[in-house]
Amino acid sequence: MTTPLSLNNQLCHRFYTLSNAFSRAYRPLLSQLGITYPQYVVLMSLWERDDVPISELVGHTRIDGGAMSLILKKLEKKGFITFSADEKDRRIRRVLLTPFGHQQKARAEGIPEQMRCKLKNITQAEASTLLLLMDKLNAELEDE
Amino acid sequence: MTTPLSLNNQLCHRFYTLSNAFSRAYRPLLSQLGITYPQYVVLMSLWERDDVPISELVGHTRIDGGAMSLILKKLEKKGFITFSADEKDRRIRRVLLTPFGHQQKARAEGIPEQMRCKLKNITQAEASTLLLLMDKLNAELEDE
DNA sequence: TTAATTTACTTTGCATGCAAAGCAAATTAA
DNA sequence: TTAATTTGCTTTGCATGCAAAGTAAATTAA
Repeated sequence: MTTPLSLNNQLCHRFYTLSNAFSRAYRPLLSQLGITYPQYVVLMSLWERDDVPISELVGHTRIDGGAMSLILKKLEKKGFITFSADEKDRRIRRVLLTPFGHQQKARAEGIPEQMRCKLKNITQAEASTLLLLMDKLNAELEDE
Repeated sequence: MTTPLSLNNQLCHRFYTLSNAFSRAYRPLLSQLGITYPQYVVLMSLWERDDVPISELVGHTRIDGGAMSLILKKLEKKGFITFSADEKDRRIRRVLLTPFGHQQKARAEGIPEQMRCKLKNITQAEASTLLLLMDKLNAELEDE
C-alpha cells in the first residue's frame, strides 16, 4: 500500500492536471474565435439560450460571479454580447447575443468534433462512464 | 440527440467544474497549514522525495514552471523549504524541506482521510475506474 | 413609511496557469 | 577558443477563481 499522501493515488491531482490539459488543448481551437475557454463556456451557454440574467449564466456555467463580471465585460468589448436591464427588477442585467455573437456559433460548431479527434482512443462507453462518475462526484462535493 | 455544443454533454466542462470543486473542498483543510492547493501538491511531492531540482518538481506535479517559481518563493517565505545550488551545474536549484517543512507532513497526514469523508458515496471501485480513465485521457492529451 | 435586510452585481486583492521575454550557466559549433 | 545555441529558472502580462468589501435596488420588518 502506498502512502496516503502520494500524489499518484489522488483523484484531485488528476482533475487538476486534466482541467489544465483540456484548457490547453482548447486554446489553439478557440484562438480562431479570439476567446478563452471560460469565455467559450459562457458563449456555449448563451448559444443554447440567451436573454438571460447573469445569475442564470453563473448557475449554468458554474463560473464564479466575480469572474463572470470580467468575462462578460470582455465578451461585450469583443462584440459577442450586449446587456439589457430587466424591466421588472432593475438589479437584474440580462445578457443578449449580438448578431455577430449569433453568427459565431456556426464557426464554433466544428470545435467539439476537433476535440474528439484529440481523444481518438476514448470510446463512447468510456466517455459515458466518466460523465456518470463525475456527475456523482460533483453531487458529493456540492452539498457541503 | 443534443446539440454538440451543449454544455451538458462535454467532458471538458466536468473537469473544469470538478477541478475547481476539489480546490474549494481542500481550502478549509489546508488553511490550517496556511497553504493553497497547488502549494499542497508541491509539498506532497517533496514529502515523497526532496532535495530535487526544480525541474523534477515541475515534472512530478505538472505545475507550470512560471507558476512554480512563485509557489516555491511563497513556501520558502513560510518556512517550509530552502534552496541549495547544485555543485555540478550551477543553473540548477535544488529544493529542500526545512525541519519545519518535514514536521508539517505529520499534520497533513489526516487530510486525505478527511477528503474521503467528503466523498462517502464513491466506492473504491469507482475511484479506481476514474483513475484509470483519467490516466488514459491524460495520455491522449499529452502527446499533441 | 422608514429602517434593516436581502438580493444581484461589480470591484478589489491575492494566487495561480500560461505564453513570452529575459538571464545566466553549460554545451556545441565553427 | 569564441560565437551560437541550449538549458534551467525567473519575470512579466494577461485571464481567471475566489473571498471579501462595496453598491444600488427590492423586500421585510417595525
